[in-house]
Amino acid sequence: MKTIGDIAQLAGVAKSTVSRYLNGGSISEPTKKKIERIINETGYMPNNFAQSLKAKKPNIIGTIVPRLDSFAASQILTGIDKHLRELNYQMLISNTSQELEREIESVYSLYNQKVAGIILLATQITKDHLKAFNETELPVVLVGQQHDKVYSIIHNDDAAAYDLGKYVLENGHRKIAYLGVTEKDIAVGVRRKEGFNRAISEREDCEVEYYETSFKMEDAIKISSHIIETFDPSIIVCATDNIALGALKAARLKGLDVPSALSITGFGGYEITGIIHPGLTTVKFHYEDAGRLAADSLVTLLNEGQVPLLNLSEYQIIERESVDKKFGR
Amino acid sequence: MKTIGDIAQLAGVAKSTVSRYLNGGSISEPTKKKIERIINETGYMPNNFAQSLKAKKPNIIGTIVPRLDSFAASQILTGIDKHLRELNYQMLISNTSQELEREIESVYSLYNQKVAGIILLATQITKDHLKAFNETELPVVLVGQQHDKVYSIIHNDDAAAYDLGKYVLENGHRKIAYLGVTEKDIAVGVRRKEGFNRAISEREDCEVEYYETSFKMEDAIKISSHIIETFDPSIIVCATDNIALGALKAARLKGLDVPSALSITGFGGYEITGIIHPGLTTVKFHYEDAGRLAADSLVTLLNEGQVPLLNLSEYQIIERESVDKKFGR
DNA sequence: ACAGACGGCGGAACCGGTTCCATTTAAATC
DNA sequence: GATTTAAATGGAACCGGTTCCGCCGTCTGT
Repeated sequence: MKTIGDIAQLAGVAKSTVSRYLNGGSISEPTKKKIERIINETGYMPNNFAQSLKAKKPNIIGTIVPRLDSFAASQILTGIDKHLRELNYQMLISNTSQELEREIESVYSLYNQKVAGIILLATQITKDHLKAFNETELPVVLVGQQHDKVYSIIHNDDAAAYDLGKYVLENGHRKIAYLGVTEKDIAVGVRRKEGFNRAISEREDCEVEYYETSFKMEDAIKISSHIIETFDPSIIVCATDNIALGALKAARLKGLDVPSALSITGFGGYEITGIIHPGLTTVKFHYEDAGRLAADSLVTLLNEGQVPLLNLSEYQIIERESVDKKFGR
Repeated sequence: MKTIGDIAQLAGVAKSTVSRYLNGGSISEPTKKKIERIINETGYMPNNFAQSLKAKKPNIIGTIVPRLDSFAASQILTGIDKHLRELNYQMLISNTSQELEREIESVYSLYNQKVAGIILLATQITKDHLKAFNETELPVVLVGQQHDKVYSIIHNDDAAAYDLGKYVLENGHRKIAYLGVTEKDIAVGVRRKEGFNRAISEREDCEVEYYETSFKMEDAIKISSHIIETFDPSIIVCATDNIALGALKAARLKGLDVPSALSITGFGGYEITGIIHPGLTTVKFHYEDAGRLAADSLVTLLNEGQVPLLNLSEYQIIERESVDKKFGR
């Protein structure tokens, strides 16, 4: 591949002139034309490493993701990637397979790769995380979790869960099972539960039981079956769409019709929830936008711009068929 | 941040000596100790750009992927990433949003990032692809598509489709709609269709119609509705699980029971196909293994090992409820 | 007509490493 | 003790860009 020197030689100018052409300095029209022609002919591309060496401004952004095979993660990644590309950055993905220590490792390893900054699709933020951020002095943007010391983009879990809770109540449900996840996950495990609970607390006449499961569909199926057997609610409110899908399966295995015998709701807005039957009533988060926002925030940070510590990404309740309207009858 | 020169100065040696210490040349015990101490004290880390500028041994593997938000892609990526990590490589993902030119761009851009090699989750291979591979002289491994000049890992589409065809016939289906995709996609568009057709050709008494759609569920819904109205087959064989999901939806919209009124099969083995009702009979490809294999092949290639030009990844037919057993009755 | 200003350009230093080559130093051989 | 030989180290070139500096020529103002 050609270097800037080759181009300069072919154009009969100094390499500084070519560099100036590339970066927009003052150049006469004929020289500009000449260089332009040569560059087009040769398909020259500047060597990124040489550029970054002097400029000290790496253009790679590291993204740490707990898993690649999740709808939410891939949507967020897509958003990050698209926007980063527009801003002339590259995305380096590091997958941690949901192992927390690997997140820390990854921070250091990305630091080593000389990334300009890090976007972390976080699950929890520990002291070790903060230590890594401090030691590497890398700008960090969190997605999906909030921390008062780190820039964060979060889905508005609390408000969404509150709205969903209201919706459930409005439709006449009074015996409710909430199927959540570990409280270690602040956003999904705590915020959603709390938001939902806030809505419920505004009424006196309803009975709620809280359960906990993992993010896996299989586990959700088991626990849902158990809930149906022992508590027999009129609705199961699930903390994620995958869990809701599991609950749906459990209902079917038990021979319960959804929504007439049992209602179910999810969280996430995965495409599949609109395809299955019955369509799942869920909260749609704008994951791709969140990713976009994260990319934008990080780049702004890199250019010493101002960014709010916390950014909320939008949501909307998608009403489909999985919730029985007891008052509509 | 300290440079190698600073370290050299602090240790009272030349920077070449420090470089040698770092990369394992011959160094006396006392100097080694001295440098080691300084490096530990300062927490020195070599500048990756400067290294890659002159050097030779990048440890980043570029992966080009048409989209991140697909089950297959994320599984393959997971496989690649896991294995690469074991081999001490990093994965740099480049997303092309299904734009073909971007694949070419990405090859050059990855070359520019000085990746050691490229894994391409291919859709089609054009002359421009080959040109880019040649010009950059980067080792390339294809996943999902085959080419006689490039190392490839393919899912055994042909055999899988053949087996599935046999299965469909064995269950008594004789009026069959095959819902495929563009033939530009050799693996999914051509191989699957051909394999299926081979099975069908072994019988004289069946009626088959071939249709084409995109990879999107919405499109599949529309076309499936059309197929039902105009052709009214006993089964729709779909080239991907997403298409099958669309067909399922169409059947439901038309009020057709699956499988008694209409059978449906897919390709892929997405987890969701086992959760929905009725469970989708499909062909499960071992995507993660394929990714693993791709990573392994590329690294072997980098170390000048021998790798077969073509590797087949495994599959299995998953029998669920979406196919009516006409002979079982 | 001449001094000063300015646009366009080439030369060279520099970024932070690696590596080749020459030289010093120490160890080994006779 | 002198000579051979290998190990250890320093010096300098180099990778491919960017950027500072200064020279040259033309244009402008008086």
